[in-house]
Amino acid sequence: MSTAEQKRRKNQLAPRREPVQARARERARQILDTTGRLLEQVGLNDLTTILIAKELGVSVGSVYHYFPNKHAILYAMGEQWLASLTERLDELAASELEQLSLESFLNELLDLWLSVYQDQRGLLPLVQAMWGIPELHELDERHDELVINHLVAMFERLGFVCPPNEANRLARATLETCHAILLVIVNQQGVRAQRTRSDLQNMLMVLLEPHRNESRPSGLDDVEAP
Amino acid sequence: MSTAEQKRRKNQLAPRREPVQARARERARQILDTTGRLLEQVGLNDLTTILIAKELGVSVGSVYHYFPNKHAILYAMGEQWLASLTERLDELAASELEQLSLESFLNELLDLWLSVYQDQRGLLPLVQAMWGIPELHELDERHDELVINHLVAMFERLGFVCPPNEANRLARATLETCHAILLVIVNQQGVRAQRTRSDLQNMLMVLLEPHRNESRPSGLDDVEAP
DNA sequence: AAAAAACCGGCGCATTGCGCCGGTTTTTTT
DNA sequence: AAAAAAACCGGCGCAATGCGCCGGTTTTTT
Repeated sequence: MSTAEQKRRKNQLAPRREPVQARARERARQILDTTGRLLEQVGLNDLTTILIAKELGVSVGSVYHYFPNKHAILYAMGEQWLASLTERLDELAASELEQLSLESFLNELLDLWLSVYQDQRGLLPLVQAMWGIPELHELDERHDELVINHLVAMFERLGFVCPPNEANRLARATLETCHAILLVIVNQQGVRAQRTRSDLQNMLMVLLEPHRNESRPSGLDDVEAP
Repeated sequence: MSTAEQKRRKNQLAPRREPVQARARERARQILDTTGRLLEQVGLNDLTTILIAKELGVSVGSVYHYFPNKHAILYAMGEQWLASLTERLDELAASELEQLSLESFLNELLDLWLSVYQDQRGLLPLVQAMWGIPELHELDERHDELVINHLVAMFERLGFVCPPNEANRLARATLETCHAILLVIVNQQGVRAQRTRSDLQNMLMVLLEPHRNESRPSGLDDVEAP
């Protein structure tokens, strides 16, 4: 039966084949580039494989050589974005966090985070895709988990005194706040952007400060599991 | 030509006809109720008109008596949600804000805001729809504008000293932070939810406090238009 | 030069839920 | 109570739509 086979193909997200030649590797990269550009221009809804091929100046067939379907392209974009975020977070984790004040830690964190948001073309539609397309949900969850785990680990190294679930809660709040406000900043310019960035940093200070070292927060108890 | 006619129908968002009989008005309400419930259960992607009809125990035809298409149903839901938010904000605006401390103002604001978020079934998929479905974008924009205008007006009455564009920037930051964190809170329970709510309030305090009365913020100048 | 990889683009086709329609039942009107 | 208006019913036609396969050609590698 062809139907089952098609379903399998459709739900397949892994690249069709690993490109071995240099030109091919380049093509795969170009496809992602073009997709990013198009996402910015036309948005998620009007993005089609034909459009990608036309824009890149190759045939549809070529595109399908590398990706089994459209979602796989978006998935790859998402993974790339996750990878760059991981890389930057690891960089930060490699530095001597223990020496840092909370303020300068947040400064570094926001710098790297913002740069990842700014460098990613078509970020907004991509986020939208990770929300809206079932096949990509997993990416969204991995993203959250990734960030939260990194944050929790860093919190500890910064001398936070709080039980695991509470740290987790803080990390989630940090994540969501940053995510929302960074998306705002990316669409602002000049002074406006700078002030919002500074506001974000202040808000995070207030969120996290009470959990550092001696200054005990009102409640010591841990919180329920998520 | 039937195609053009169909296109027209498809882009039509207004209810097909205003229900006059009591039973009919009830049906329209039921359809929205059911849609909300289904949004919660199956999400946006698997929501179909057939499913709505089946769940409600009426025929598809009946559904189409009231709404020209599926988007119109979601649009109506969105409007309902906007209406309840407007109502609550107007209530708050009717009270004597000038007397309130920033802290108690934020308390009231968050209370009402949270309750609107909690009462709306299937809020998350609805938000997703307002992002993802072009026909509903307008709703999203109206929502943002509505909240921002209310906030700016309230900021002024609370004695904020800042130029209009700056107030607008603050309102946007407030909106996005609340939106993100309220969505988190709605999915939390017990202590966890309470603490996050309190964190949100603290963050907003820090965001807004510097702009009140004498305590002048670092920069007085207005910021660029949005 | 032969083999392997990459490229090409037309087009068949499955899918899918939309929403129209003709007829029936219920409610309102007179 | 009868006629008119409104609401309800559910089968099914169908249009749109973009996916992605295929057979053959060109380029790169060995």
